[in-house]
Amino acid sequence: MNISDVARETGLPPKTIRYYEEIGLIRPLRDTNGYRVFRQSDSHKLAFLGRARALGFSIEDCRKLMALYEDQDRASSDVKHLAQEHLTQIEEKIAQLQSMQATLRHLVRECAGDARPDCPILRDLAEG
Amino acid sequence: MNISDVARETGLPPKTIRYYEEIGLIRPLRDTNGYRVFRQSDSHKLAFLGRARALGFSIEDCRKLMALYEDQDRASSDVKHLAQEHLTQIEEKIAQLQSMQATLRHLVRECAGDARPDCPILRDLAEG
DNA sequence: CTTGACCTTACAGTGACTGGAATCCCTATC
DNA sequence: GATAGGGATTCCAGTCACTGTAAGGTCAAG
Repeated sequence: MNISDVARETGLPPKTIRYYEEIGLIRPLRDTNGYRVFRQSDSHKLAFLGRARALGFSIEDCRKLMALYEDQDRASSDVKHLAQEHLTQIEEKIAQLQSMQATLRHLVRECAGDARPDCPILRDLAEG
Repeated sequence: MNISDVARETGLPPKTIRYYEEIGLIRPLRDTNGYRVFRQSDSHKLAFLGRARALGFSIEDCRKLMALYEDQDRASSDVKHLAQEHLTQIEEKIAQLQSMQATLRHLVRECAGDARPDCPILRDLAEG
């Protein structure tokens, strides 16, 4: 498979696939012309990475998850621990965004949004 | 005021304050020794920026908000429009994170988290 | 006169790509 | 055989909003 084939298969852009090779997440073979040659196992790994990224795992977490995936002797506790930590971070991020959302919603509701200069949003930013 | 004074006043790190000058958000004066000299108005602007950033506005949005703040003839509709767009983006981000959260919660709950290698988290990542 | 706290600039690094330029390869057609 | 196209390659720069570090200048106290 060439890069565009595996890009179609995995839904990842060719640029991203090249980047993943550059940082050592995958190691596709090379044809005599220098083209990357992707085995089914490479495509499989890329799909794995794509799903992990879609769940918000960092690249370094993805690297660890891949290593665990390939380690037949892993303990599921290691995987769970990683996922739990990530989940906690997501929940913190949600809480933070919800706090912004609440403030913004309130301010937007208060603002007349007409041609006059008076604005509670700017007042809030100016005075805290 | 020197940079550390205004840093204390605004809660922004000196590094960030220098950066904000570099990108033209503030224009403090300079003493003969080259030190930045912050007027009360600079400190006020920085506090404004800090609050806008805390609400998640991008630097470019902050620049626009500052310009609107300083424009006596602004229309509050312009401010409201900016805030509304930002709010929408925050809500999209929250929805995206909540979707990740739901999946991760489910997977974490399913995973035994013991010494055995069997793991629904990895299975999900591998098979989709 | 030295110490130590403060200030300055300039440059590199972060995360995870993304865009663009220059060049090479392969296949098909004229 | 020349050429046109679509795809592949590498390398470099840019994104966003800082943050870290190094090398040096300034100031007040002792």
